[in-house]
Amino acid sequence: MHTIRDVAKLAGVSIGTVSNVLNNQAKVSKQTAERVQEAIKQLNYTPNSFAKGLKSSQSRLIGILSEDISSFFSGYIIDGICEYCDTKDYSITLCNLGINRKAMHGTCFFYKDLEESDAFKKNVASTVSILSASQICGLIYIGTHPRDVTAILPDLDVPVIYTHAYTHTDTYSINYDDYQGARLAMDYLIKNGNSRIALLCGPIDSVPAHKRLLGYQSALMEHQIQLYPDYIRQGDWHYESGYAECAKLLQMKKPPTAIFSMNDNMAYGAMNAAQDFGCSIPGDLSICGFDNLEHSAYMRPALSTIQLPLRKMGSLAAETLLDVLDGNPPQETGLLLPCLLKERASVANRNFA
Amino acid sequence: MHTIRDVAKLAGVSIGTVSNVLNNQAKVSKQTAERVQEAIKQLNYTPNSFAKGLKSSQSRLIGILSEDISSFFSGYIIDGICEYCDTKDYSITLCNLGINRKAMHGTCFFYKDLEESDAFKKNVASTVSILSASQICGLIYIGTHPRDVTAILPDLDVPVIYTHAYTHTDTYSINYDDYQGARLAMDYLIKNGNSRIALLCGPIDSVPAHKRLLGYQSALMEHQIQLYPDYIRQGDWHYESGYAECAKLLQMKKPPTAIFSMNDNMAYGAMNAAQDFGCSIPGDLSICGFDNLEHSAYMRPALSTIQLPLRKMGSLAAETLLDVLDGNPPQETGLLLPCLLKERASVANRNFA
DNA sequence: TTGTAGGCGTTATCAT
DNA sequence: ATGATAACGCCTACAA
Repeated sequence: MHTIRDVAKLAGVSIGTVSNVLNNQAKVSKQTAERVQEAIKQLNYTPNSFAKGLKSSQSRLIGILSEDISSFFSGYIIDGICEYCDTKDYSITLCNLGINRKAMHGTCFFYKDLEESDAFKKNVASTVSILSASQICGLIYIGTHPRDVTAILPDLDVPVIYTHAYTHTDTYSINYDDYQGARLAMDYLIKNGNSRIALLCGPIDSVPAHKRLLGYQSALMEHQIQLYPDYIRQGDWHYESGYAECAKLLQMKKPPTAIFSMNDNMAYGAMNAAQDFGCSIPGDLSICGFDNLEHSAYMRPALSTIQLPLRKMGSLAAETLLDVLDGNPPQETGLLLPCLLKERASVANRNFA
Repeated sequence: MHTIRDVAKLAGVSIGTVSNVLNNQAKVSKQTAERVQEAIKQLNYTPNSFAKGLKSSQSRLIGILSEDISSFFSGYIIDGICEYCDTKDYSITLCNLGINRKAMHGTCFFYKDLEESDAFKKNVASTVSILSASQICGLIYIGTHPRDVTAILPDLDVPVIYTHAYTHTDTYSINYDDYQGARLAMDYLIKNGNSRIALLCGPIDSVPAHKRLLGYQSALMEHQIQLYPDYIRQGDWHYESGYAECAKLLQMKKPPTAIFSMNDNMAYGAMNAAQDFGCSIPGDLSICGFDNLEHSAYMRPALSTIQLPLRKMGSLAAETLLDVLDGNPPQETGLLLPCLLKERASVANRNFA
């Protein structure tokens, strides 16, 4: 590896001059600059980022702490972060908590036990200390599933942006708008002539489930549709619960004509239950999901669902962080991005039936 | 941020002693060590990695260059890398080429056009220079899809390990064993009483498709089953081609009793085609896929398929890299990890039919 | 316009 | 066992 000194010697100038062409190219003559550039190229010289960072105490490095990088959501969010950081010449360092690997092999969306375990706390602490030892100038925390992660992180002396995760303190967080997404799904179902709409709910004590439930209720209310409590079925985000709850729904005296499932996994379960009960989709029953997993387009019928702005969440998290770093902290701390409706084939128009 | 000097002052010792406590704890008395530890804790001191790196010219930082972090495969591989690096106190810095984002929005598995474009080359070059400017001591390249990526990377002065990607030069690469995986699927299908086995093939000029085809052929040969060329259908890895080719298969005079699909996506297409043609799975037709995408367990019927050792590939890539760095380069350069058979419901036993 | 010197926080080599 | 000091490669004044 060559140093700035080697370049200076080869170009026949002093190191100060080399440094000047490298940075503020103003006060150096064109000819010397060219000679220096030539030498740089010849030696294939790249500045040593340690020395640079040590001197400037500016790393242009942002840390990502992902609860689980193998989750569907993380990849897109990180892609968005990278996309933005590329344009601003920042790099990324990644740490992965591997929650799903460590918790019950990915079968659990609730991490309370895990979070309270000593092993987990130690893991977070050591991960954070790795991150801060590498002189990151900011951190983006990516949750596996939007939930309250207040106090999961120790105090850091760099700004933190949460995405796909909430805190109840006054920190920056970027999420999609659960309420708006739920409204999108419900309005769509109602517009297509459904009034008996069941809800496949996530655990009611989870923040996103709660917000989506609000969307469900307000949509009904606004369209003056009565709410049947029995139509609200509580699942646990998993396929199996979607199957089981849909089965119960279909056996009711007055089964619903449509189901809004709070995630695609449960919607898959519901679709299979419908099939097993001889109920055709969307003829007898319309279903709308939430998440737009990759597979949803290939379901039979293709699943109408709500698409999440994951990549945008990532790039906005990065943008927010860099704005904070630049001393232009945005006003809004809890940003909610709109979801998109993906209309496919699992919802029929019953208006003329 | 505190420095080693602050700690020394607080503990009433010299910086050399603090450094000794931090590193080779041997030649320092227990009492002073304790005092120093105390001071470290009190100041919440963490060593500055720039200064450390500058001095030692050892970053303990490995770079990951992922072709597309939002792909299903990348997440698991990176998880594996992190898992191993955690145990060895190495950190990770991540760069993402975002191939799918930049290419045709994720709809294309063939990147030749993209790879040959100037924009892409510039992108790779700048990404690599970012990575090497951050003083990584090694690089792991993660492909989106196993293929030959020789010469995609410029010359680097650190070792590179390829995973989920091949080169035809003498570099380290970690992949799963396409041949063995295909044999696993075929032996399973044959063991269950099938002799008329069709193949949903990927593009024949792709390395994994070629190897899996070899597995198909050798399995037939070993069991003295005649190969019908018409049973070998070429798709393009996508759902739609699986659907189309399966439809053709079902319309043949002598349709197959089983299909081995070279990936799950095409298998999904085949399953839906079978359904549309009134052909029941696995009663009339058995299907075995390849990849074990998350959704495959939820298909109706649940798809039997080949599971990829992605996480293991990641951890082994990291292990290999660190071994090379430690001066213990493994003999084997092209490592192939075995796949696993996931037996589910899409394959029936026809032996007693 | 160009060169020189001091210091960023560590570690390692000497003395003590 | 502990302390002083000289690098590591770069940047930034300031001097020439």
